[in-house]
Amino acid sequence: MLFQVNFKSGKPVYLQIADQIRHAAASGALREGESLPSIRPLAEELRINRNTVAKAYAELESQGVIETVPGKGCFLKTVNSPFTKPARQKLLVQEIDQAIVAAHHLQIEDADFLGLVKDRLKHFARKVESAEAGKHGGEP
Amino acid sequence: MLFQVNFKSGKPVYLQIADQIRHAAASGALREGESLPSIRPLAEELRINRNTVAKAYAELESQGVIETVPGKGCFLKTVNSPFTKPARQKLLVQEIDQAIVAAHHLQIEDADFLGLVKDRLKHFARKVESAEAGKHGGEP
Amino acid sequence: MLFQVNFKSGKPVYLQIADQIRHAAASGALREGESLPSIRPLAEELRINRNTVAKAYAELESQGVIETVPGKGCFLKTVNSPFTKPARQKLLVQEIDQAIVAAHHLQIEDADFLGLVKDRLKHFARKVESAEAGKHGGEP
Amino acid sequence: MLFQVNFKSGKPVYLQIADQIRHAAASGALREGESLPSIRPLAEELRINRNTVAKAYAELESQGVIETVPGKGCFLKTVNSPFTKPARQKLLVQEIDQAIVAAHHLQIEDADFLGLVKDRLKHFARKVESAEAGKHGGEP
DNA sequence: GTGGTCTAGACCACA
DNA sequence: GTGGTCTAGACCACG
Repeated sequence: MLFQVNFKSGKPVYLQIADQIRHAAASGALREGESLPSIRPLAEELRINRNTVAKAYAELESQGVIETVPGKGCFLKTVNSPFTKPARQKLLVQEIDQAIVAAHHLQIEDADFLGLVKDRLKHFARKVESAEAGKHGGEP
Repeated sequence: MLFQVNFKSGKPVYLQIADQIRHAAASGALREGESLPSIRPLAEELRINRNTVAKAYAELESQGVIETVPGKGCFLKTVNSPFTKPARQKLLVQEIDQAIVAAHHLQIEDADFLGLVKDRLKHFARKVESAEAGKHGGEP
Repeated sequence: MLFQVNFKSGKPVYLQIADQIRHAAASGALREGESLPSIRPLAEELRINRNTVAKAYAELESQGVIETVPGKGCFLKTVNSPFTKPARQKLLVQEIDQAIVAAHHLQIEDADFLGLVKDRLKHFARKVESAEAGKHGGEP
Repeated sequence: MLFQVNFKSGKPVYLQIADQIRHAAASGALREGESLPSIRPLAEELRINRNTVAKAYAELESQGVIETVPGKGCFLKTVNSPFTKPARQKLLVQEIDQAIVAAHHLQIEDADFLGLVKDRLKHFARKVESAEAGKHGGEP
């Protein structure tokens, strides 16, 4: 896992970390049941306070993404959203709208936008695939 | 101009607005000398406090992006360092990736995701269309 | 309202404040709907950080004792516990047990203990009564 | 000795235990030279970590209240500054008031409250009685 | 060693 | 002016 925080973005550091972990989970870089970096070492590596990392992990735990065991560590849970499908779609629409609005502001045509979306979906699919291959080939 | 704020992103609302205007200016969606939405209506549309919009405009004015003429409104001053097309795509890819990661954690398949994206594109196209109609027929 | 915190007691300061407010509400010193001291002035008076007072108030709000209105202030709610009677008795038993254990350790006989309890109940009843009298006599 | 810890009080558990032993020593419930409960059984009874009990004993030893004889156990060293009866009552009144305030917020009437107190006194009396019986008959 | 809590300072949103 | 959030340092409970 490689992490990177941007102090000038205005986005809270703890959310940047949480997003990167979500990203790693979605791209297969982090697999179900695998343990996350411990709070203290990660904080030192990123030159931030322990509590900031702890808050990122707390956020993820409250959302059911990870599980934390005091005295043991934090682990990626198997994804299993507690929401109904319509509720999940509604949440996703917010994210999609944000991207579409950005596209308008950046003067990118709908067709180009759709092309980019498809590109990125393929990009993620390839990453997950290669992570799976690494899993089967690397652990025995 | 289409605006959108996300209260859960952790990024201060006034910065979200300022960024959207900066992006629009740097990609040509807003032209030099063009007028920005007035503070009060924009605040009402976005359901936020007028002071927050005013703060976004103050931020942009202090950076020389816009000019405020008391009693007249706010106008785009200079189109500063327009983004190249690759630069704009890179910014957009960040937003798209965020939506894709969210889709993974919400357990929404790629096909469903693409369907939602197309739906929302149509939704916004209609919105822009009716705004244009209102502009030509109703406001002069 | 008079507040007092003890830094050497080992008990978190924010809990000391919350307890004192609960105490004031139970003894009639603070009446339903009445506003609590604002966070910042109270923090200055007690020479502690704003957040410590804010946490005490947050604790009370989460327990339904007070109501906080951003930008306006914090107000005492009408007591109306959300728990069932058996659940409330169970919670109270914990407090009672703590007092009884202390009595054992302090070598105070059961009879003396019961006498003290009755004394304190009367003491509170008198305080509530005089607060009520002040309410009817002092506001018109 | 009867022990009780309250995880929600905010007061560190090791201090709660140390205080209870100090109170018992200062009021005569524990006599000079008498042995304290062993660390491991006490930790099991209270469902806490052995280190936490050890820390309470270490605190008391550093203050000269008890003496630890490795392999033998812990013993009360000196009865330090015994409390007068009024002082003991004052300490107890704090605990009783806390229970009364809780009763108010839990909307439990004075009569019900007194009933609960009598119930709990009987409960503890039975507990102490059976402990005494066990001591004489089962432990030597 | 692990994660969790309490106190604090600085900044944000809002009336 | 009001309350709320993010980051941080020090201490606690536990394996």
